[in-house]
Amino acid sequence: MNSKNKKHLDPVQAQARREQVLTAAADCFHRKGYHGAGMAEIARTAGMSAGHIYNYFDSKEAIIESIIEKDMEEMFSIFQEFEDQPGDILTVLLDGLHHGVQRHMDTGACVIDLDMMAEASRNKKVALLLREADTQARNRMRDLLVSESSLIKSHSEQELESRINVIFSVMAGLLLRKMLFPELTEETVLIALRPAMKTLLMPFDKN
Amino acid sequence: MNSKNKKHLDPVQAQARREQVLTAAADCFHRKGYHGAGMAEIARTAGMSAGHIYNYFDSKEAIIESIIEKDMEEMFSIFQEFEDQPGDILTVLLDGLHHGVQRHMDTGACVIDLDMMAEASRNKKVALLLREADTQARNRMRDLLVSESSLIKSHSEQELESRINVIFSVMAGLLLRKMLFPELTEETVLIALRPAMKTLLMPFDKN
Amino acid sequence: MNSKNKKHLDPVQAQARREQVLTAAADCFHRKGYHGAGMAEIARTAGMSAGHIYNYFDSKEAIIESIIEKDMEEMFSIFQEFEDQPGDILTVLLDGLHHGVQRHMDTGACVIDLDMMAEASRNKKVALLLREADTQARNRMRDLLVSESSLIKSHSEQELESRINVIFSVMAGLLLRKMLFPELTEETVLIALRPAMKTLLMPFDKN
Amino acid sequence: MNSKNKKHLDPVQAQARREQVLTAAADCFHRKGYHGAGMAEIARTAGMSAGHIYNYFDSKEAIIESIIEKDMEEMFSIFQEFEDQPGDILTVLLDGLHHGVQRHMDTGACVIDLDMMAEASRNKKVALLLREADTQARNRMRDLLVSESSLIKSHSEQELESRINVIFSVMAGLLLRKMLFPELTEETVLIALRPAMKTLLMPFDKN
DNA sequence: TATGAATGAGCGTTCATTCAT
DNA sequence: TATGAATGAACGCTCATTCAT
Repeated sequence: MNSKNKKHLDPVQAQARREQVLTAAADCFHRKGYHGAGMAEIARTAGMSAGHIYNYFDSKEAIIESIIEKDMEEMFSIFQEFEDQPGDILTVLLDGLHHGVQRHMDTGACVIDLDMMAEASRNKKVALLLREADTQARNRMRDLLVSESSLIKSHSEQELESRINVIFSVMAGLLLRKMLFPELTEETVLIALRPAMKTLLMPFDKN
Repeated sequence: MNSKNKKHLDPVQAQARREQVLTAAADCFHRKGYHGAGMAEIARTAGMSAGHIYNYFDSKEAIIESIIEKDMEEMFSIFQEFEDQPGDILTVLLDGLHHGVQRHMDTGACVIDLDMMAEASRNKKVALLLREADTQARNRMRDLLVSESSLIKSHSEQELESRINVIFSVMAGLLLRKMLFPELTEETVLIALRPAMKTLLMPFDKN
Repeated sequence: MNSKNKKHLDPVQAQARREQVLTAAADCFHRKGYHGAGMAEIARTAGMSAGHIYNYFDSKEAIIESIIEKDMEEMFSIFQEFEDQPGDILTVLLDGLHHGVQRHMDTGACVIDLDMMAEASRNKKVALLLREADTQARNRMRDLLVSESSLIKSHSEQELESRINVIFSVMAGLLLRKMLFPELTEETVLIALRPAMKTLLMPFDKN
Repeated sequence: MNSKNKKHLDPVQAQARREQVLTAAADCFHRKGYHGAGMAEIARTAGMSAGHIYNYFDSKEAIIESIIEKDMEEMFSIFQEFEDQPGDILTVLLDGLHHGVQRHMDTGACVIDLDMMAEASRNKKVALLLREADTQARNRMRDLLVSESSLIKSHSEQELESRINVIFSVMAGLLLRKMLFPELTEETVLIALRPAMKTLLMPFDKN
């Protein structure tokens, strides 16, 4: 039986405990990395015994999977916001750009970070989850880009794919830079990012 | 005493041994990642005993530090290429873009890969090395951008900083995407990357 | 304080609860062995919480001790059957042999199985219980062998002791063989066992 | 790679270490049972660190397998002795009976004991090994019983099978009795065992 | 009486590191 | 210089047992 579905007498408290663990784990993973953080430390951080964690998660792996899933949900809500905005996509996305930058440059909150990517290169399940999450995110983005109010909805599939990948690349890359240079500010980045993003959301020049 | 400075009877052979280890370790880290590769395997690959490695390196960590250090030295040659090209910088950089993309999307060749970045986020020495290398690379880039033949040489320092950071972000981000989606091709990426890069290398529109 | 003697408000219900646990535990031990069966599973089988079991038993070990204790009481009824039979002992025992074989080769029914014997070899209390039970069984057997209708009643104590031990050995040994070779049938065994048993119940030849 | 075949610089010393571990493990298993004995205790008993054991054995399971294999070899040599004896089988086996009894009643040496049988009921590999060992032993015994100098070589396969199983049962059963009653002596047992065994090695009476 | 949440010691195993030779 | 035998701390995980309610 999956621990996640294990019946607890008080589901509210159980959910709270789960969150405790996830928060603690995210914190530890961030500080020490997935391999560097031990269950003992996660337990200590979560304020419970190591053994008890296994009443809520089947394994350490299940914890990271949960973290990724949670992040996925969060990401969807961001796209939802974009979709709910009135006005043309270009404007909406450029206006919302600073949110995305904020998110990708908040090393604390963005837990699907380097370590998980690194883990993905070794752990098929984690890789699958990340790929799924990314694929869904790209689909959302594609929907936005081909929506009625988009300026580029008529272009080829391959070009669309390319735009999305480049957009995602630059955002993911920001995480790396922020990690290496914490002094880098959102404002600084936006100066050049906004024009570049505009280019990525508009028809390309012929020349 | 630091092993690196440990006195060896034959300094030439000692250096050769060190190289052996670094080459073997880089190979192993590539195939298995930093945590996945054991000292035993590195030793086997290097053709010496595990214990003997400790005559040349203080620890496994010292090895990865050395690898990164060595890699940094190589990196500058890339910018040299650009500098040697005739013509205006915009053209040169756009023409050379596919080389950069190639380099960042060749999972195999990019030794400073995920695991090392991840390691950097918690190893002071590695972080310092990467920051230094990155800073030097940014300086080279800055020199290119403000050179005689550049279209944007007259702009503000902060804007310049931003452009460079975004350029570096998107390139680094490509590595992450390629890792998660090996099926992503250089050609696909270039479709949107080229226009975006052009924007980043030209004066921005006023609006 | 010993849980067994712990005061319960309703001694009748307490006894019922104890039986519940013993039945459940015996079932679990059967299916999974002493080490293989966890308190959680026993509790689930008994229809109560794991913690509650400790209101009736001090430990898991105390449970197996109780099971064995209970089993011992049952065992005597077997010999009673023999004693109630008319006719000479040799005939009675040989006629009843297949019952004994059945019992020892029915892996399911024999609750005092391997795990418990194994447990006995390191648990003083269990060892004592098994020794007591075995001694009583041997005494019953001795009574049968020296009874009026026995053919060997006049022989030396040591010889009697030896006969009984060999008889008990072969019966116990059957359990081991059946465990390792479930395909072994009662009929096959009886072919050679009957003549051997006859020898053990009759005066020995001089040569 | 199987640890057993791992190359060690000094094979003599390596073999000695292996023996150390096997001896220590047999001792611990005997005192605490397979599950009760931890690697730490085995290591302490063997006079080496827990980790080092894994240079000689792949796992705890591999240790018990080795013990069983070693016991198998020992057993074969016993049969070999019987085969090498001149004279008719009945005499040889009866003369050698006390050796077998000794072996089965030496609780220390006979490590394929209760715990392994118990383990076999859960661990397929152990079960397979024990079954194999037993099958080979039975085949040896069968060869002896149908050999030229045997008194029963002409009897049916099923009867032969039965004889062997009963012989093996009584021997295995002795182990259980000795475990429960260490005061039981070989001499006492032999009084009744010898006639019974004689019966099992001769043609049965018609009645 | 009864629960199940919570504990913590212990499990088998790995591996960077040390050391006798 | 070079070996690989040996160490030991740490790992993820289990489970009998305790305890607040």
